Amino acid sequence: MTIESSERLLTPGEVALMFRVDPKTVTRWASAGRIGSIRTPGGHRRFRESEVSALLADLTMEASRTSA
Amino acid sequence: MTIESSERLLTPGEVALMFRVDPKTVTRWASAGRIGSIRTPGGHRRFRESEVSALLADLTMEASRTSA
DNA sequence: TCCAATTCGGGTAATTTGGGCG
DNA sequence: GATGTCCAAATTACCCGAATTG
Repeated sequence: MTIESSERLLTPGEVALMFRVDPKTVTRWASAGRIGSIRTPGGHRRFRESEVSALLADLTMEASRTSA
Repeated sequence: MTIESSERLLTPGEVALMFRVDPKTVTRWASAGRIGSIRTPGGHRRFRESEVSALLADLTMEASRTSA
């Protein structure tokens, strides 16, 4: 194997754990276009780790700003 | 020339990394005819890099859905 | 030929999907 | 409008031993 995985992909369950929400909610975010998603040929969603992390960091930043 | 240098072949493990799935799943895609596969004399599957990339690109959309 | 890693096969859990409800 | 939960069906993940790969 000599493939360079330029972008890590996350499963709905993994993203759900990161945000502490139900996987169904992550699915809704994808359907609403709030998060870009890749579908496997079987129809399951995969999310870009960079995009998810950025969004998470964004929300975290807003939270601290609000609470401050 | 008879040998096409663009005829790069990928192993099930490499394709699995690209889609963030189990190599076994890639095998199922091949068996189901979702992806074209080539068999080695020993029975192992190989996938065309161009075909896999195209498939991945097709399923990668919906990242920028803002206007309708 | 030997060896480490991968990929066969099958079989069985776990996850994901989609719709509808509160 | 946004989440979480229930349901059935589909897809995917992990288990094994044996074979292929390089």
